[in-house]
Amino acid sequence: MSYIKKIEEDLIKYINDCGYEVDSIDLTESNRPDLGDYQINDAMKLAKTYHTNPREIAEKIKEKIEQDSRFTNVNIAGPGFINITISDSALIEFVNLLHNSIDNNIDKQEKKKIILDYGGANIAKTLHVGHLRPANIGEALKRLSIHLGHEVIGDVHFGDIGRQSGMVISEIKRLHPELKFFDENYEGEYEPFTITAEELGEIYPRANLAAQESEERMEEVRQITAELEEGRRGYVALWEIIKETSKEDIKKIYLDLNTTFDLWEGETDCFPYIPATIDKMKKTGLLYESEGALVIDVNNEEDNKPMPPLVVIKSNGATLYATRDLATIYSRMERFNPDIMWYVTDFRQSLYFEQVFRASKKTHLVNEDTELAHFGLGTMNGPDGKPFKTRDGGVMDLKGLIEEVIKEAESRLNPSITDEEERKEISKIVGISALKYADFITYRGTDYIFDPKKFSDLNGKTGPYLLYSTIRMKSLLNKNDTEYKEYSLINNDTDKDIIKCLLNMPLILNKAFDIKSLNDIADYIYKLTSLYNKFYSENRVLTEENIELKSSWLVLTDVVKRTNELLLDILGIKIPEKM
RNA sequence: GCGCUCGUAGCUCAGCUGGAUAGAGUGUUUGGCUACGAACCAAAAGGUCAGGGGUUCGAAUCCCUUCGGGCGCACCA
Repeated sequence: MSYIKKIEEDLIKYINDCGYEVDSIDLTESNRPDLGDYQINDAMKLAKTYHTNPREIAEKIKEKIEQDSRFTNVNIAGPGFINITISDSALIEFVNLLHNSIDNNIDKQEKKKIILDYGGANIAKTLHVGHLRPANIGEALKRLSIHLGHEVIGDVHFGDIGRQSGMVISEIKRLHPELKFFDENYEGEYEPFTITAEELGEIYPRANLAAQESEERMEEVRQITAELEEGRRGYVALWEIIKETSKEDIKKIYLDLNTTFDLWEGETDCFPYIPATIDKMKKTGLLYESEGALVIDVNNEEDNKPMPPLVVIKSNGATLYATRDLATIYSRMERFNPDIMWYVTDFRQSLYFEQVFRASKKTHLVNEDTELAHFGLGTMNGPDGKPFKTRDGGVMDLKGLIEEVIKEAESRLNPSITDEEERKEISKIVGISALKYADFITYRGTDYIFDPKKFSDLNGKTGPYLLYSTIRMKSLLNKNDTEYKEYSLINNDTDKDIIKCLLNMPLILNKAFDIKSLNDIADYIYKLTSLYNKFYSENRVLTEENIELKSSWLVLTDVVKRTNELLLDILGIKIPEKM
């Protein structure tokens, strides 16, 4: 158990000892640092339930707390705020605990098996800047959950079927009408055909534009899409080639972003499970025909908003998005039997997911207690404040953005790094850190304006700032030749602020996990790092003559460094050796 | 029409399960390298928390309302 958690539990005990029933405590960092490190706000709340004077309650609690040597200067202010200060000896004990193991600052949770769906890439289209969020946030959520003790299976869940496929095939048919893939009567082997990712990137936008402008072309696309799904030989063969090319390209970008998946599956991988899924759903008797389609009602009595029925099978007998998501849920239960399934996608899909989740529960595709949840992401808006289109050609693709920020990072690299390969590798890590951190710093659900300049910024509250500072800590420790085993001396307020900041880490991690957003962690690591940088500019560690002080400073540096390494790892941000 | 969501410093955003004096970065102005790595540190200026009303010891936070953005509402994904 973390040090702060232990403090919380003991404080709850003290309050209970005073005769007030509480099972949690409202302990927060003080808004009035002049009065204490933390404030306890419960006296005012208890006053309401017990109809007593809050200051009287606070007084009783204060007497209890004062007897604990970890706290000093316990005082009551205003209507009944209890302010407490952590004693120096407690802070020293805490630092040594961390020096022993950083894991002492993480509260493990009861282990759950979680399937996390956070890819959303489509085979037919190149990744654009809108794909950054689900990749970054999903990956970090996975890492955070694992650190907190859970088992997580990440699934990219490619879009690899549907109208987009027809679009691409129709365009290739125009570019290379001579190919045998388009000859319905051809029965031989298909000649090898290759297409680059770059070419592929231009094909979809062009086809889409043409189909928007011409109904004739759109009809052709529908036709091709239908024939592809029915298994027309030439189309399937061509589509397989496109899929492989595109998949490899997408994998490479995800890898650059330090985003990895345990399952590299697509929508088509659930096809074998569709009949069984529909069968199971039908057995509940809840599916019925409406306007030719097979649908299910998902509204509840207590709903105050309209919840339209969910179409499970189209009126022409074909499958659609929902069919494939339901079958995927079914297959995941069959194959992995998870406790939880989480989806990280644009929040505009939240109504849809609610429908799918209810349908899954009602038809027993999942267990009664299986947790299904969708965590919506805010929309990425253009400079005009409106969501930018993903279907016209004008959206900045992700690869371009990554290249731009890497170039910027390269230009700032230490000139003493001369090896070309090394420079390339480092600037990639630094550039990506800027992109990822800029993405984390805003709350998950907030709509935000995408500004390439902000995402490639390298100064101030950015990824590179964190990397630079952490490398500087490492560098200091590497140059040191004094042994440091114990933290024993708090020099001044800056040292103390760092320790108090470290103390709060478990609360930050738990909150991030609860709300499924990384912005608190991103903010916290900046706060810790900038406190350390202040310390760094105020003191000269390596030339300090007081050995006790010097080794205490070294321990503190080491503990902050390891905390940064841990938190950056959770965020999926790599740290180079130098930059 | 029904439902959801947002409006906080010049800009981009935190803070929202009610807590004391609303924060950060950036931009602007200014100071700090013969230095453990200056992608750094320090300081100043910058606010009617969209407007109005209510709830209470206490409201940026909860409720109502007006104005202004954005999103969703069965065979797209």
